[in-house]
Amino acid sequence: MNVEWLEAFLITTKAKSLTKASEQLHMTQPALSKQMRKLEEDLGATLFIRSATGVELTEAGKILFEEIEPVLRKIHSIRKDILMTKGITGIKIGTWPSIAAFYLPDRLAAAKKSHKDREISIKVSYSYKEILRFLREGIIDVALLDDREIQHPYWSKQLFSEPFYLFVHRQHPLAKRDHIYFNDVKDESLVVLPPSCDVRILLEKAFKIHNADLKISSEIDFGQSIIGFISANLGVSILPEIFTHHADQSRIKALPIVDFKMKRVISLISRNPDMGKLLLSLLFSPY
Amino acid sequence: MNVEWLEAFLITTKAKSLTKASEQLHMTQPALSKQMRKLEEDLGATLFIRSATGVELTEAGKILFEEIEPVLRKIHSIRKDILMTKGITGIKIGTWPSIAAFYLPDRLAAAKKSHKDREISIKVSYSYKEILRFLREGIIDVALLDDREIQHPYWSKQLFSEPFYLFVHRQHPLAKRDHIYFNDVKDESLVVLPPSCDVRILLEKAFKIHNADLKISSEIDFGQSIIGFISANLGVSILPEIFTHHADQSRIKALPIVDFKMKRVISLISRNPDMGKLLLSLLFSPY
DNA sequence: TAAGGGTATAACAAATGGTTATGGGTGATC
DNA sequence: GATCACCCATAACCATTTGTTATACCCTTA
Repeated sequence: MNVEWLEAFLITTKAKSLTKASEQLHMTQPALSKQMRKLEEDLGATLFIRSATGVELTEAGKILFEEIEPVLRKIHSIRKDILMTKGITGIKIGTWPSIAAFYLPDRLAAAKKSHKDREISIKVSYSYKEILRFLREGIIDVALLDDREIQHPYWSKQLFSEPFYLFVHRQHPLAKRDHIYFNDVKDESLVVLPPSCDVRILLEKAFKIHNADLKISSEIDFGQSIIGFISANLGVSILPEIFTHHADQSRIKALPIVDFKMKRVISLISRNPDMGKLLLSLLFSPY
Repeated sequence: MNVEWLEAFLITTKAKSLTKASEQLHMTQPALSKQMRKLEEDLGATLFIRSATGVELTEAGKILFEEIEPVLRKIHSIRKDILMTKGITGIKIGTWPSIAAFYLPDRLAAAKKSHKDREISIKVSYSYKEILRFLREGIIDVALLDDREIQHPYWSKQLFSEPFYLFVHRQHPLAKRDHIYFNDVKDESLVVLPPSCDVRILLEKAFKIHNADLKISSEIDFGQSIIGFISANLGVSILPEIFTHHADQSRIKALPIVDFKMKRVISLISRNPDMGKLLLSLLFSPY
């Protein structure tokens, strides 16, 4: 029996769907389907009732669901304790501004509670290349970025992926809608981040895929300011989901673009695999 | 991370040796070596200090050793609870006399404590073929025997393997030794079990491998009587280890035959895999 | 110095775990 | 009531993993 199967089982049960769970787990639906069959085979019992609308638990599945979470939690804490013996301290993280400003602080706050001792510092840069150089030169120990298109020799693990939204002021005509299609925005002029920025690069790639031209109304240095720009009704923008959590809901609306398949993927990249695993444990584990 | 790796880690730690543990686990030493490396890689820490005399735990290994057993116990109990939902009752076991007399009673007693409800009955026969026929015809649900040389379509899992010993009366000349070699006994006349019996068959095979002739002094129907025979100083015999636990230590001595490689292997064979797994859980699990 | 017990490594076969492509239900929508 | 969107299963395929046997090398001991 594989511990990953059990983790996947928990996710699947909560999502009530193999397809949705497989996205959360960064794998395809058939792969997850196979894993759950393996788990059922291993336990000698059917865990899910599968239907065209999703999956629900059998009696056996309910037993597993109720009992397994503390087990996984315990395994996780053992993992952490073992990594702690390595005496790793003073981890230096390099990442993009949006991650540093919107994502890391909460994680750090949660981890600090249990591990005051271990100081973590953050170095911020817009550009891939610079962050990777920092990593290579030992200025940082780990990087958080989208490394799908980058060749590198380091240990790496996907953390999450986020869809893009159209950010508009509440008074903008599109703000009445609750979702939009790419056609609704492809001819709008957008406020964008600098050319070296990951979000900008992904946006340009997405427009190319959709055979559209990215029209730029203004270019702004940092994510936080772009939000200020939109909330002053000076333009609209397409940004990753994380920006929604830090935008003023009363003035800004974020609209899902249903047929916009491009996602931003954030991975943890570490020169030293042990340090990567420790950080994963301390900051990014769901347990 | 694989749950089997963790179980193997426990066994290895207790055995202080990959080689010895690999025997207990019914696998080869390189296979176990690989598993332990995988576990170390997964955890990001070295667990064992390997030397020419065996293995011992590192600090990280000690943490794992101290913490993991209850986790495995819990997983095991969940497994059992899940199998119990299938409402399997009245399991009928078929096996050889020695297993039925010396091995099963203890196991059943231990299991009965927690599971009074589930009655288990036992059918005994000397011969493979008859036991397999019982299985085929549904007279029994599971069989306990050595199925290494048998082709069958059923679910099967090795339970244990036992070496053979020379059983002699305390007054026998060899009783002064604490171990012997095959050469010391190959010309002795032995008391043996009937020709259809598994122990007899293995014994004949072993003598053939060692290029010796099996000389028979008498043939006796059942294991328990053979022990009585020896304790009356009426002969010597070669029998599997389990007979030592039920022989009168003050009158009988069991001598390891160091260069006698033949072993008796007992597997659990079940028509219905779920029932096999349940029985494994209830009766034969180390947890 | 040779033997015996211990682990590691190489080479290979079988099983596993992932991918894409595709098919068949089911429920919502026009 | 046809069609679309969504969900799960399966097939075919490839890469990785996990087992096997054979062998090497190290250390302890006789």
